[in-house]
Amino acid sequence: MESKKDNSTRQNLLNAGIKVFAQKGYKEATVREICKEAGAGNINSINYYFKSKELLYREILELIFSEYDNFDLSEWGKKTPQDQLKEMISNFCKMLYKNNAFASDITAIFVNEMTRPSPFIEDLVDQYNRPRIQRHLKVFRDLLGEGATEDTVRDCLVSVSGQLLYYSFAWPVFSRLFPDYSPAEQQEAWADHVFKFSMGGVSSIKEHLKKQKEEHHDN
Amino acid sequence: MESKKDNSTRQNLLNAGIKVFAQKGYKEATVREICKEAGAGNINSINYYFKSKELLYREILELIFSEYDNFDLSEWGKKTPQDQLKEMISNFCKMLYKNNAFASDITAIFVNEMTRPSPFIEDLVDQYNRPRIQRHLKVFRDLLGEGATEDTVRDCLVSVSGQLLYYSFAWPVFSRLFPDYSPAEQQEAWADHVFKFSMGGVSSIKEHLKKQKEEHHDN
DNA sequence: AACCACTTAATACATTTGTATTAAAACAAT
DNA sequence: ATTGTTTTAATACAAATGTATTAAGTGGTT
Repeated sequence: MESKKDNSTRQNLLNAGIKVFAQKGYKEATVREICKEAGAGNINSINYYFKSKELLYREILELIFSEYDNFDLSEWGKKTPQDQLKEMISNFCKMLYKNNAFASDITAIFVNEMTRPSPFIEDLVDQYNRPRIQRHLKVFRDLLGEGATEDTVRDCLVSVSGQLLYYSFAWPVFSRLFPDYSPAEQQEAWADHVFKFSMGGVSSIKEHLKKQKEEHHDN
Repeated sequence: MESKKDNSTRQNLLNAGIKVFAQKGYKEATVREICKEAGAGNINSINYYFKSKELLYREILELIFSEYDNFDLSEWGKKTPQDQLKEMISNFCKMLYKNNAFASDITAIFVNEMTRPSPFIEDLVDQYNRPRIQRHLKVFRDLLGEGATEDTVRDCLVSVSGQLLYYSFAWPVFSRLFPDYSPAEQQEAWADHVFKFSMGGVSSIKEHLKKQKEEHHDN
């Protein structure tokens, strides 16, 4: 059946941990269930390989964060802000909706950490999210032009991020309200919609800024 | 100190439950902590007044859902779609950011139910969310005009809902990335931004629909 | 004052859960 | 084949938790 001595137990525990933590959350996921899911006969496997349940979870978090958005950014600087926005949205969708599911295990764990962060996440946010946010803010700064304050730049980023994240965390309820919606088929269409909608949104904000500036100029 | 015989213990337990369930989630919230928070000396109070921890939670859910969005809609039909959108956004903000906090206890419980719904929520969604969704869909149907498919209508609603919900569930991480952001002061500004952004977004989508239709007409 | 329903208090208990311990088994190296 | 190391298995155990039980207290009614 299964070839022994391939040191797969550890990997099985990681995979099982991702699955069970995603479904149940950290607290409700039990070591017994994870071990069973991993095919490990004894409940001590986690302590043997990871010292504790907590350290297993920590390792899973690091795994997820490090693999989450490793996209090729070598051409990033050569693109126009508009294309950067398009790619940002596209990558975000690919990232969040991996495995052709809006509510993949990895996304579920992410959402858990968003709403109720574990102590481990601070470093991970600093390491992974912060640089990405800076890169994304610059896109909107460029799109909006000179007149935009940092508050406006941030608001626009939030407007786009909110759209993209919606399905990730609202999926359990949304899917009940719209049972016919099939994420796998709609993924590119959704990215396309978000891009068009957001370009219009940014343009509108830009228009208001200009109008506001003119009024201010009239005084 | 506290006037006896005002039957406040039950109410205290409800309030304490909201607080602790919001902070810890259903599973991690313990009856002992809730009782302590409520000032009830004994840990049996919950079982005495609500039969079980689960039924206390159920009652809290019903309480929250029923009080959540009881806005005056008598003038709703007389408004233009644009004003309806503005009011929808405004109400949503008031609703989500009650108590001048993006992450109020009630919102936290909502987010919990969004991401990991309890068995109770199905009825509550049917009773409260579904009618509201229908009302909101109509706003975008009217804004987009004839050419829009139901998919497009739904996408636009999601685009707006996503923006509005963002802070509710991403707050723990967002606040670390933008520590200077103060929700209480920004609430109206944020609603204003979402309205402008969304009107631009809808216009953009409408434009694309028109262009698409013309191309199709040329064939 | 006496009775009664309602509330609060204190404790007990079965179950679950993470972890520790100890033994058995499998494997590698000499 | 023997020895030593790594892995798996099987229990043990203390802590936590929801609930049940039993007793004590409180307030109102007759």
